[in-house]
Amino acid sequence: MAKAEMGHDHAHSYEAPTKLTRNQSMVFSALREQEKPLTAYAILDRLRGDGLRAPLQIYRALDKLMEKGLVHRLESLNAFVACQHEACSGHSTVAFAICENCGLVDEIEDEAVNREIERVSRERGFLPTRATVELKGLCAECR
Amino acid sequence: MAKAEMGHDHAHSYEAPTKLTRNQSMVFSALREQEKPLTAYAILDRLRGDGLRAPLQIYRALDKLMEKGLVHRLESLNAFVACQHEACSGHSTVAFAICENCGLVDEIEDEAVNREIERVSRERGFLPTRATVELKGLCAECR
DNA sequence: TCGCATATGTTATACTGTAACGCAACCGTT
DNA sequence: AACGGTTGCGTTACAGTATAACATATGCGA
Ligand SMILES: [Zn+2]
Ligand SMILES: [Zn+2]
Ligand SMILES: [Zn+2]
Ligand SMILES: [Zn+2]
Repeated sequence: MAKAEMGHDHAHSYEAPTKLTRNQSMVFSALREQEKPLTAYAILDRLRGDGLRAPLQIYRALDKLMEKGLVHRLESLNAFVACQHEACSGHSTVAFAICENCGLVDEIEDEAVNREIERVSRERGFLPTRATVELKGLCAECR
Repeated sequence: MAKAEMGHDHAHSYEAPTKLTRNQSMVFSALREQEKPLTAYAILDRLRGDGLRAPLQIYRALDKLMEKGLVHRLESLNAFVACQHEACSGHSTVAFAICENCGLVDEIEDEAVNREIERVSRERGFLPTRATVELKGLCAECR
């Protein structure tokens, strides 16, 4: 039962982040119901009952959701999480604190971290387009 | 050949970076001959002529080399690079600036970046054990 | 020497991600 | 309504990354 916005036919105010397609909604819902990250195949397993059968259906939905800033990929886990902000299309960079005990992920946007990354890049003549910052350790609950 | 080095220190001085085994030496050499990162399978291809046949031989060597701080894994590329410092067993955290045009990787140790990562973790009650920081963009040559 | 830990070699398999194809739904134009 | 472009969908097959399990070998210390 995909819960993500069923109806909504009528024209809306702004650039309503373009409605999600059926597959995209299902994948997004699967990720939001879970606070922990899921691999593409884990998502697939949860959605087999809803008609999704092939990995590509998941990966295509994830690609679009990432474009829209609704989902992030955790490179160090080969997994995906729903964005914890409103939707980070804009965000310069976010960091993820990943608990190795309980799997909880905290999405962090921090100005000073981003500033230092910019500075160190500039000092080396490097022109960054995106950054991956992932911290492993113990969350406040588990430490 | 490839006996890796000789030398028996009767007196266990410190933990002299423990000699590399034959496979570890070959994998490490393959990585050092290349300034760009290599995937495990790319390393394997280069070492087939030297008797290595199976992925596991590569992965096992890489695991040990990473333990010793001689090699780093780039999570965002599923690839590996030789450490550009003396050997970062100790390093708190290093960042990698990865050129998307030429593939060059610059290994960066920066005190301020590390300090801000520590701070933001502390502020959230997160106890970090290791960090992955990978920047994608254009190197000084390619920009 | 025995015994243990570590390293190796090999096969098979699991996990992660794409290429390529054809069809369907959508949308703005005519 | 018919056209034509774009995007999404479904499927098969495959490529790329990583590990499990098991057997053998090798080094080193008690
Ligand atoms: Zn976000
Ligand atoms: Zn936790
Ligand atoms: Zn290093
Ligand atoms: Zn470059």
